[in-house]
Amino acid sequence: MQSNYIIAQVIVDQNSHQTDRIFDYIIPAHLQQDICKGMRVVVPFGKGNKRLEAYILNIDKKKIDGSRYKEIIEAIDYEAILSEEQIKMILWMKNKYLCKYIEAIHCLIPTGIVQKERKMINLIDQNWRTRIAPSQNKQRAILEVLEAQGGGTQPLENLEKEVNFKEIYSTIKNLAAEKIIEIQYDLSSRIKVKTEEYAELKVSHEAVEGVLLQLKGAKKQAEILNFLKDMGRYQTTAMLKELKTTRGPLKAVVEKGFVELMEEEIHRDPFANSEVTSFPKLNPTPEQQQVIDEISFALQENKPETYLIHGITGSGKTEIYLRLIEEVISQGKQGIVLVPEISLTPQTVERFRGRFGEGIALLHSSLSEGERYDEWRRISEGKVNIVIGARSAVFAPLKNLGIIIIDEEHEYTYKSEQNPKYHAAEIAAYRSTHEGAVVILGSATPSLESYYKTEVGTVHLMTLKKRPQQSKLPKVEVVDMKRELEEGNQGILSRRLMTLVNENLKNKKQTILFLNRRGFSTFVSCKGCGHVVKCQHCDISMTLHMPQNHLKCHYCGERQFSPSVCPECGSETIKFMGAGTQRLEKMIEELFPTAKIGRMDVDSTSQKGSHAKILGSFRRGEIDILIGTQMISKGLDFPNVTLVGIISVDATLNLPDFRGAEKTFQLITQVAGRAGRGMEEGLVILQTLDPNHYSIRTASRHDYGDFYKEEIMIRREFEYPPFTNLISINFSGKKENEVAAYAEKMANMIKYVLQGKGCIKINDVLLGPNESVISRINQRYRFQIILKDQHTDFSLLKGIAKYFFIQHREKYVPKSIAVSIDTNPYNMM
DNA sequence: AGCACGCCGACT
DNA sequence: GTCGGCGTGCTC
Repeated sequence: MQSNYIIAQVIVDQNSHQTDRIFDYIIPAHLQQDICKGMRVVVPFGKGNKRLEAYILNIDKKKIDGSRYKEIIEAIDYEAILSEEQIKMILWMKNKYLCKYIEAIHCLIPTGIVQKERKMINLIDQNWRTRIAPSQNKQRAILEVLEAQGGGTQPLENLEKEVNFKEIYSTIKNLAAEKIIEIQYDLSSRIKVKTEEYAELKVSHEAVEGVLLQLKGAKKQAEILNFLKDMGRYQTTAMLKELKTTRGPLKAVVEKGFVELMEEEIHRDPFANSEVTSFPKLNPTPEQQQVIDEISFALQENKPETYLIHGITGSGKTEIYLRLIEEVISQGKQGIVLVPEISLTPQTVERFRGRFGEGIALLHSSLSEGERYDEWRRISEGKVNIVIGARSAVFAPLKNLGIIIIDEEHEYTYKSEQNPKYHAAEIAAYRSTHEGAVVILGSATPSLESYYKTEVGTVHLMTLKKRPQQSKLPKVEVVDMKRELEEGNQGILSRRLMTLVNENLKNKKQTILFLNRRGFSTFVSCKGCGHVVKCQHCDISMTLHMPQNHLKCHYCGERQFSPSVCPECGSETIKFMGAGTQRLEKMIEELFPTAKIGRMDVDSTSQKGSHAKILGSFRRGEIDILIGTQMISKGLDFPNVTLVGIISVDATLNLPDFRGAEKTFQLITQVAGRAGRGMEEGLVILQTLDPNHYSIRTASRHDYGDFYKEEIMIRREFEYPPFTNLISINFSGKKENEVAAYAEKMANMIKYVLQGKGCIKINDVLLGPNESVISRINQRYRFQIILKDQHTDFSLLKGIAKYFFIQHREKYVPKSIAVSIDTNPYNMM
């Protein structure tokens, strides 16, 4: 029976491939007033009519057979939370990134506003014992649990935990049919404050010895007490992992009263308690003023232009951003400022807060769901004019967007590693053209892609060549470590660097030492048989971590005690090779016993507030030498730092990735830029095994132009981005042979299609399949195919990937294999 | 995802 | 015979 209905076309909030399509629901007459396009609604879904949240993408009148459709249950919102423009963007994203609808939607709307269905069970017939046959064991068990818990309404999960069988679902349903129990649905908000559990020692340090004697043989309990004595308050799960134990021993020491556990709200917000210091307005230099004027003009004209501000480190890009934001606000518009990672760029964020105070929303990774939602609401209700945040802030729902600023544009953190694998600059460009906003890309070392765009004219280039306040760029000295070795120095510090560090200590100046490897040694190998200790889940060599004497896998986090004999041949010639920040720290301690040393890497900053703590004491001069990884390369501005030592960049340089040289150049420039920020000229010592490499030579001269010329030539030669677009298709699975065979099969199928489309030089277009650079992660073997759009059309390649792995996934992708597609990947590994 | 259906082996 | 385990398929 066909008749006319009002139909809502919705996307259900269920992240799976099978449900990644539009579903039609009838809007019942009584809801037609309340429901419009862009709203969220509750719909019954699937056989069990599970209640799901759904997003309405379209509303239509249709002639359909009403009996084959379900009705919308209720509206969640009072008005649309997705604008017409945003719905278009979701469709665009799905096609561009080959992601699911719901994944695109969740970029725009924070999750977890309404709880997914929760079944609540209510016992209504107290006299059930007379009605249930004695043989119905399951039914009885469930009812007994309900009764034991004092009647009332119980969530289904509680019952599942209490009874010792699965499949309680049908039993529940039967009981409900008998009207002995009642099933209710709870859709209440589940926004909770995120908490973490901490353990704290309850006895004094002196008393610990006595307590340990009292514990006698309880080894694990003693370990816990010692650990807490050394480390202070500690997050329990992290501690238990560290000590390789479980809750048992912990519970024992808690019951004996030696340790206390406490729940604490996760609130790593680095700005929650910091007072806002107003930052003096600097007078722009003529160079800066010119940039400000030109961009202000575009802002007034509402032109969707993109500017690349290429300014050497310390050239005052932040001041330009501040002025442009002022301009935008004075026009009644709003702005987004993206930074690579909020906790690593506190100084930039503070300057914005100092200038604009309360009208700012901060979006960062450690907000709880609730806090994120609150900020999101504030933004969408127009209560803020400026949003500062990392990558995802580019989606901030500002209604009158005037400008999007992407600071440190070249940073890899702007590319999402999860679906949808977008780059913040791509989203910014899209919003720019659709909302009439100006995009500003800022960097001392622009990405090749962006700089190339200024050459072909789609992006305007603005160059800042001077540092204001007379400070000069630091001098960079390259030290050839091969020669150092030939001359008998086997250490990781060159003689030159040692001398300079010593001098700096005498002169009460501060030093930064940069090493891109954390841990103690970078790999463990046996001199006898050459065996290298690798993680048992991943194809990654394990890194030694002290003082726990653990080997750690930096990919999956697996730990084991470091072996004293070779696990392969049993000889005792096991060696710890390569140096990480921990070993560097130890060496520096030995070389300069009077120096105060700080270390900053993922391991030393895992506890909350430790970032700010280390940087604070460095600023106050309580640390002479700061050792760190990538983390110290960004945005730090300490005037008393005159020496920067770059221990090695060879690992980055030799990355199996066409961006290796670019990443190296960026790294050197960013790290070197930490020196000589004050009045005195800075000096950078750059140690390398390959001093003649062009990215080392050009970086040491601060010559981006020459680096660019050299690198762009190579990219053109080998047809790499920006001259081509890449799609990387990654396959993974538990069985190596199966994944390899599947990758081979799919490569052949793609080749066949390419051939059919008249594609020439197919072996240049499809690379692989190859084992991924990291061939195994978490017990899954990985293979890769790369598609490159030379001699062919990018949309054809995307179309092929979409056909096999998205649209006809069921047919072409077996359940045992996971496929992940990345268009224009940043990381080739 | 998560539920229902359906097929097959173990047990009253 | 029947219960319950898991493989397969569908969700407006």
